[in-house]
Amino acid sequence: MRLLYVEDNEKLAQNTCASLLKNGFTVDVVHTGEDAIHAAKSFEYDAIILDLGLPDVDGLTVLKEIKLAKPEAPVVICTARDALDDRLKGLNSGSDDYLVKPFDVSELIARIKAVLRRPGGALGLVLEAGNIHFHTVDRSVKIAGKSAKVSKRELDLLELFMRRKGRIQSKEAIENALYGFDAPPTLNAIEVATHRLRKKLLDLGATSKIQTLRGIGYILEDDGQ
Amino acid sequence: MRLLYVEDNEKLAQNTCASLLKNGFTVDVVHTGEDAIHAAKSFEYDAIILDLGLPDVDGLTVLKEIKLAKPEAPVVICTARDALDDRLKGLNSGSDDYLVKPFDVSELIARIKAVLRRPGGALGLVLEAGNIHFHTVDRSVKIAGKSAKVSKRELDLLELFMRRKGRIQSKEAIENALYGFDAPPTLNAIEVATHRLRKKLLDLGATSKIQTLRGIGYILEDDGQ
DNA sequence: GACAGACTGTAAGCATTCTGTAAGTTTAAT
DNA sequence: ATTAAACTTACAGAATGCTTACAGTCTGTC
Repeated sequence: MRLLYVEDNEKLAQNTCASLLKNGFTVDVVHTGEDAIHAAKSFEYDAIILDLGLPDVDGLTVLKEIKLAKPEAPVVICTARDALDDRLKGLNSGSDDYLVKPFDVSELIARIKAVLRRPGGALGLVLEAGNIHFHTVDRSVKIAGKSAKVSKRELDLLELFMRRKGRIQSKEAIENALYGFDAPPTLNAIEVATHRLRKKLLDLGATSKIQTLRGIGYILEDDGQ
Repeated sequence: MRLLYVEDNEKLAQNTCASLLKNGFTVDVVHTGEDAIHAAKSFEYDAIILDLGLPDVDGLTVLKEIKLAKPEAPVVICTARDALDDRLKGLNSGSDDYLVKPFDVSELIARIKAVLRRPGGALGLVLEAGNIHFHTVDRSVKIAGKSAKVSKRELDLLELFMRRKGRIQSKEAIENALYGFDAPPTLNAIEVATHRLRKKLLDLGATSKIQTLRGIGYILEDDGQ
């Protein structure tokens, strides 16, 4: 996991960098906006940490240039509180998250990881049940290695089952999880939804099945057991 | 792909060299600064790996000479952490990347490849999906071996899809990636853009398709997947 | 400058896909 | 056998995406 760290304060840069390295990141540090832009254009980074208080160029200009060069790389901004303008707060500046100085390194690391986990990010969590794989990052599903086309409702339901694999879900619990408080459907809607999901799983050759426990609820059983 | 490897420690040189050879590089090894400068002047190298801890001449002087002789050859520096001075970190020394000793050979190889991939470098990064080839160096596209004329917006979109091939892209993510901070278009603009890109891909006989996941986003599927 | 041509976003209507409802059928437990 | 629960199917309204036409912008050329 390779990061670009843009920070003009050397002391701070060194300390933070050491922590990042310890946490398994590969880090390139640059101290000026110009170097930052150059580096962003030249290498592939999984995320970029940008301190806005740079000596040579305006921070937001650097941000813009970086986003132009690497639209997909998430950027975490660091800035002093009084420089925190509204565009930044709204995250309308093109950055993906921001951090107010002074901050704790653990906080920075948490933010980076969060950003990397976001849809399209480099870090991902994969739920598994038999030969069904659910990628939480982009919410894509693969069954027996082939990507499966699944509708939104089915996806929600599948995610629920996979997150609670091997545990019983009452229909009420499902209703609660899938539907807001405002739009309570008939319980039959859930029966229909599971029916559709089951059919899809079956058609695509999934080895894990959703079992019915009459009067109690449903359960997704892991392949083996 | 021919490399010049400057390293005075013979043991290390031999080991690293073996790995480089195994990875398909052609490698010339020299052990002194003088030999390095001589070699750099005499032959064409795609990249140069330079250990700064040389016995005869100061490493940065060697670097300077090499850059004078071959300004276009990318140089990757290896150095001990405590010798890592700031010029180096800022990549202002004329080197293109640096590596802190001790390093893993795989890391070195990754850096070399990255450096070679840079604009003007010997290696182009080519994204591939089915019979679609996207050359990141000049952002040109070939489909089924024939170069395709693609407009800027289509190019941006295609690059995004290819960089995240097989991953779902929500329209919001696409909007974020393609449009600046200032000009937020209707989401329909993205629908239209994908429509145009799809049509072009279809007309040109691309084997990879952009699939719609209703309510979720789009995904570029790899040909065979 | 002026013009032609390509490019891109907007808007509107059409087409498709989803999804909950309802009604009838099947299943399982007592 | 009876009954409650769950399954299945068809259907219609809703949501979403596709497509087309159009207009404004930009580009390069004469």
